[in-house]
Amino acid sequence: MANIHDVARVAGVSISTVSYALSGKRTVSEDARRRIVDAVQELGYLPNAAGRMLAGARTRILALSAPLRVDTYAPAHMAFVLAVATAARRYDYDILLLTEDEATNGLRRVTSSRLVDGVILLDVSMDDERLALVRDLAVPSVVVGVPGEASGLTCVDLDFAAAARLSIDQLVAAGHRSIALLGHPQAAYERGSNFPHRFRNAFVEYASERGLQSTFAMPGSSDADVRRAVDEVLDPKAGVSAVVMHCEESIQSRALTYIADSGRSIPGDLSIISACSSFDTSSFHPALDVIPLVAADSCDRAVALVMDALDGAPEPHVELVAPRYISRGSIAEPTHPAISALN
Amino acid sequence: MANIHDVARVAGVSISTVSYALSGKRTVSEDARRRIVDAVQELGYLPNAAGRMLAGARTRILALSAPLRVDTYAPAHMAFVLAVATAARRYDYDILLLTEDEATNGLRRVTSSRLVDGVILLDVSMDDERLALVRDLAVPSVVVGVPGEASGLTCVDLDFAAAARLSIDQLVAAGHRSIALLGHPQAAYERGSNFPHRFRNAFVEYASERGLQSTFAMPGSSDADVRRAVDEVLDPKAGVSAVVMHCEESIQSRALTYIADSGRSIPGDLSIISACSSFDTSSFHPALDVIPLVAADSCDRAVALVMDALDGAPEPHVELVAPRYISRGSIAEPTHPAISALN
DNA sequence: AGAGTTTGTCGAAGCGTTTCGCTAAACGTT
DNA sequence: AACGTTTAGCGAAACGCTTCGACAAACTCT
Repeated sequence: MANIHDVARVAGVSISTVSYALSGKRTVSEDARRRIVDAVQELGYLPNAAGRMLAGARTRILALSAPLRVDTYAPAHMAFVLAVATAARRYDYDILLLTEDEATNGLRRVTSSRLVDGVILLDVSMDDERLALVRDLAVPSVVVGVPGEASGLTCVDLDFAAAARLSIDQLVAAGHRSIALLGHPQAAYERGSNFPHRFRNAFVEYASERGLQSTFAMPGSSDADVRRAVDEVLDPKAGVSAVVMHCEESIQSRALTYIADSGRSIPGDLSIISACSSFDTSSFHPALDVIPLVAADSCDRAVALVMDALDGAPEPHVELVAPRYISRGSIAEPTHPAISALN
Repeated sequence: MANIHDVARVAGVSISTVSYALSGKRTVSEDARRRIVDAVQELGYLPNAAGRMLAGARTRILALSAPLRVDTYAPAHMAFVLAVATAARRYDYDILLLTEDEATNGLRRVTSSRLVDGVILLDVSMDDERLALVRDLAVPSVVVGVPGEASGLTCVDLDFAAAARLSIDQLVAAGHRSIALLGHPQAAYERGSNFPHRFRNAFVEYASERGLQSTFAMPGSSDADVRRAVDEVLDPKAGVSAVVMHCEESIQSRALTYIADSGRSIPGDLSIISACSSFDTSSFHPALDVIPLVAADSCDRAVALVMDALDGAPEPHVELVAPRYISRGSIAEPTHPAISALN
């Protein structure tokens, strides 16, 4: 394997000139530069990673802490891992994947041994064991998601509260006065991440602020559970004319099937919005209006923030990504104005 | 951050003694060893990764090439990534995750720059662009899965053909004479990996070898498609009394629901085996007999083979993991001996 | 007691880069 | 012509570790 000395010899210059020619950190005559580039080409030279790490201060590697919990929803998780890797490559960075149960140890190891320049944390729960460590880590770190206590951390996430308000605004604009939220299973609210809370709380609050009737249900994940939750939410007495679904794909899919089976048409009889969904809602029948949860949005920012922190140390802060609304025709004016809406 | 010089100073020895004490490659007096260990503890010393890489020949990093295709089944994919990472950690190795579209470039980059000691390839298709590169790579590489042409490669995979035969043996032992295979969607056979072929071909061949009647269907993934395929396979004229399912979770789940809805009991009216499934079939209703596809089995071996190759260069070869059968009561004797079975 | 062996330790070279400081040549100014 | 300035290039140090060879000191033999 060719090294920088070989390149220097072939090009007839010193190794420092090679280094400067390749990094561009000092000017090199056009003539020398060409000979160096040719030599690199000819020898198939690629700088030795360890040498660079040791001499330069950078390793060009980012640690990605992505522990797998029992209740991890694989497709979404994978989308985020992929998005981080893709974003990192744009800065010529590679990703070291940490999945160990004891994520803390892995983080300590790779940061203390200076294997990585920075750290990105995925899938943080409300009180994550990794956070204490990350708060006083020597290297920059960014959390994708917002934990219960975010002080001293840099976090990036979709603005779930704004997404809740956006979904309500859309329904209000269409004339709905009584709406429902079909949320995650109860377990998701009790432990795990806090985005279910952020969405639900903003939903309930903003609905009342805008003078709407709102109901909320947490379905289990079995088919029967989902049906029960849909029935609960669509109880005729409440006169609900629109449902916002903030839950996993399988639940949304089951709910849609049940709603179709029970003879209600969308958006004729019922308007539906799929909120903060990381999966493709355009292949549902019918396709659903959606406020997408785009992994790349958060992950691009997270990687960018680590890069910023590598030169200059910005203050820890929370950065929320604005939600956007994609219309696919699953909401319409309510046809049967509900009784409650007349109050 | 403390380095080896600091440790040497605190312990009152030279840096080479520290190195030998920590690596154990030369004997060090018990007295010195204790002082060194204490110093390491006190300073929180962890060897600098770049220094080790440069001096030693090892980087202690493995590249994991896990490109995401459109049709990748996320849960299984994630299980394999996790299994490789976990296996690598047992050898004190970390995983560099390569997901780029052009996986070849990533592999070339990390191997030529000596960032990684070895490579593991996941999810190889029949004619994978990565294989050509991997065949003459400077570092050891192991493929999880078996591509169309495996010469010059080291591959590890579940023995799908043996799994097909094992499922047939189980059914024959229970008295079945006419069986069906519910396979993957047609697209999976036309492109992508070749394990669907290996399973199907062995199934058909071995069924005829044992004198059985066998049918085969490739359902689409929609609910209607699955029902159609189940109907096709359970056509009364064929008298099928047992079904082996070698397909994704969603298809198996849909098939089970449909079979239950159409009033057939398992295993009373129909015996079922779930073959080479990476998901949990014990939470199905009813729980299914399964020949599990255990990610850890293949990945442990794959990592072990890379480690072996790092000292001494073993011949490229294909290593198949023997399938095992887990009984959960979803097969029984056929109650209504089929007409075709009397032929 | 002297020769040979083992044990514990150390200094120094080397891994492949980056980067600092220096120099010499070429250039522009007065 | 004498002076600064820029440009292009080089040598050497530094990064933090591993490992080779050397060498005393402590043992083991006869």
